[in-house]
Amino acid sequence: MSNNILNIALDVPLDRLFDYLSDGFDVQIGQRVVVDFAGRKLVGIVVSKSANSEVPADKIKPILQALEDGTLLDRDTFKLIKFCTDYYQTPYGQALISALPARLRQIKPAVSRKQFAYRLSDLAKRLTVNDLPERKAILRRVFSALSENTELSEAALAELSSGWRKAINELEAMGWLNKRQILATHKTKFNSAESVLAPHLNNEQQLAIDAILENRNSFKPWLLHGITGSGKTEVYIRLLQAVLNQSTASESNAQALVLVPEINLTPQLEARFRNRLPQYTLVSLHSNLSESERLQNWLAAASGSAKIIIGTRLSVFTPLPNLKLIIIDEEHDGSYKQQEGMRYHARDVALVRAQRLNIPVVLGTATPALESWFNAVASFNKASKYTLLTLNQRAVAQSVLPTIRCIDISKSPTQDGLSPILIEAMRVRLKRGEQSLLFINRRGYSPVLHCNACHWIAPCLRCSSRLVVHLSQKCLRCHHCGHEQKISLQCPSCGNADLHPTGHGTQRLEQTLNMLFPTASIARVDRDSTSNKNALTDILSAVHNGEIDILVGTQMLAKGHDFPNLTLVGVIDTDSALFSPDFRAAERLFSQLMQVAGRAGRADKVGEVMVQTSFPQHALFDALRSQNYTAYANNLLQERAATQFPPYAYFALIRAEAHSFNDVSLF
DNA sequence: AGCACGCCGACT
DNA sequence: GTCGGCGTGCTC
Repeated sequence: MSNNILNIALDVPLDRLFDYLSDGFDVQIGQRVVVDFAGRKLVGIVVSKSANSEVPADKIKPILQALEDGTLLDRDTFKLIKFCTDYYQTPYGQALISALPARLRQIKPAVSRKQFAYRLSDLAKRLTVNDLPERKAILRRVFSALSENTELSEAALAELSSGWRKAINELEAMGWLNKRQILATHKTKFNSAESVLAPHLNNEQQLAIDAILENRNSFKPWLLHGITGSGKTEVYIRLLQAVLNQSTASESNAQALVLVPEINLTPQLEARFRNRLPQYTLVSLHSNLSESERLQNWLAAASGSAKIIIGTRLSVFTPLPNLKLIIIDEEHDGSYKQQEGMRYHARDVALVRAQRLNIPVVLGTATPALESWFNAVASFNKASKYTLLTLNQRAVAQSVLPTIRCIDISKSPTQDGLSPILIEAMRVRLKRGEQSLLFINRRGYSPVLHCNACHWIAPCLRCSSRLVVHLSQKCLRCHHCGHEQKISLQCPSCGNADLHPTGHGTQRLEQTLNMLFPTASIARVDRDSTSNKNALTDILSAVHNGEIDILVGTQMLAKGHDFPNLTLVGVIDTDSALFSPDFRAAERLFSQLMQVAGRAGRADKVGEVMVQTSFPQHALFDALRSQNYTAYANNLLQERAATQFPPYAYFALIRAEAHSFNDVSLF
């Protein structure tokens, strides 16, 4: 026995591996083990084996237990995480363990629930459904489904009837079934009326697909810039189809990873992919799954049996033995950034992963992150790293772009944040039986102190930022330099005593609306009202069924939901984002507004978008009115170049955390 | 991060 | 005499 030293990764904040003796256990690389670590039992991953150790022999303990027998993590995953821990400066063991589903971080064998797939036995193939008793409807339904398909999984059977198991037991008892154990996967519950028919592709879509598929066997990042409704998802579907359907035997097991933002539209995408690509096992990995669902889906992905993996940022680390394509939907979305622990950006990790595997990676969005735009547009970046593909035509019907206008709220007084023009527009929709959506910026909760009379905004006296109102502590604070002062009672510029923090919560707005439109049915969508698992889905289906007249909500509503009867979108408070200390706030606001604008009038009705602002002449709104991302992005990039902000410079945030302020200030 | 070890003050 | 406060240091 030469390699009986195991180099083990543990969930401790120490950036090194720990050596243990295999002690007679037949342990594989990538396997989970249990060890004694300074008096406590921990789960570890065997990263490598060696013949000897630098640690004195008397300090090396034997492992206590080896869990499972199959290899869990592969060398590619080790290397990817190693790269990330170096790049993002975080302990290796912690990063590796936190990439596992929670069930695998615990000291017990991962129980993968046994599931079977059934097919008719030769005996049963001689029978027809008419040989079964007429009264037993479920039995007959299950039987005919089995005879129409070569094999059905438990999940597929469950869709036929809730009494499927009784029927299966009955058929099995007759000796009419053969079964085979399969890896269980879990489906997200979502019913979609989506067609299974492939729509006709327009020229731009076809060009994009052809370009990517021509380079399907090499690392190439593609920036797929497509306006709302231009059919990006259809491009994804065709790419998945082509890549998963490799003709050569060695590649017939190809897998594809689809990254999605951390919002509740995963089910829609999942349903759409399932309808169009039913022949490929699909699993999703997101926070709404239970721990056991997450484990099953992760195992199906890691074993190679799942072909399409839809997941949020953490899933970029899922071991995928045959990965051939990565798609990142809504590439610009902020939720790809992990903000604690290892502070990775899933888009960037995906690019590294694709590069190492020499496979294509597609970044899809209507409003690229400025960094991505910079990387794709040669005029900014001579050696452009990404290839730009543009979809300018709307693939969905002959729908017209909504009209976008700004309402200058510095000229007309508002009623609890609502301008008379917007209120009147909502009244008109109510009369016509159409729906309205009021969109609130989440950041509206950190408002600035603003004078409606003269446009004065409380500035920071120490730096060039704006002060943020903290009503709870009755003070103004600068999030940029830390400066703090009392709330002024009078406008120092014009003497107006009517100063207001601009920014209105969803609840307050809902109350105001109830007062203005007592007969309308109003629904609120924010983190509070959707904390229940199915709350959002329930509200959205109520909107679809026309039970809701006015919908009030935050970001959550910006994406992916198409309401054909929705013809008015009102945006309440944008101005705090225009003067945010965060240099990316304007960019984020623009892409959010572009997205909400896409919610208005998708079907045969022309939509109207009204944006309330005190600064209608701001360049952002010019670009928004013409729905011209390119112009705005180029504009912003010039600004970033002039001020030497990213992507023209690198920023590092240094943060010191401690229990007492003294320790921090010593830094 | 945990957790043991260790060295001083207030209790049955 | 012991219980327990949390400062220091180590973990294969």
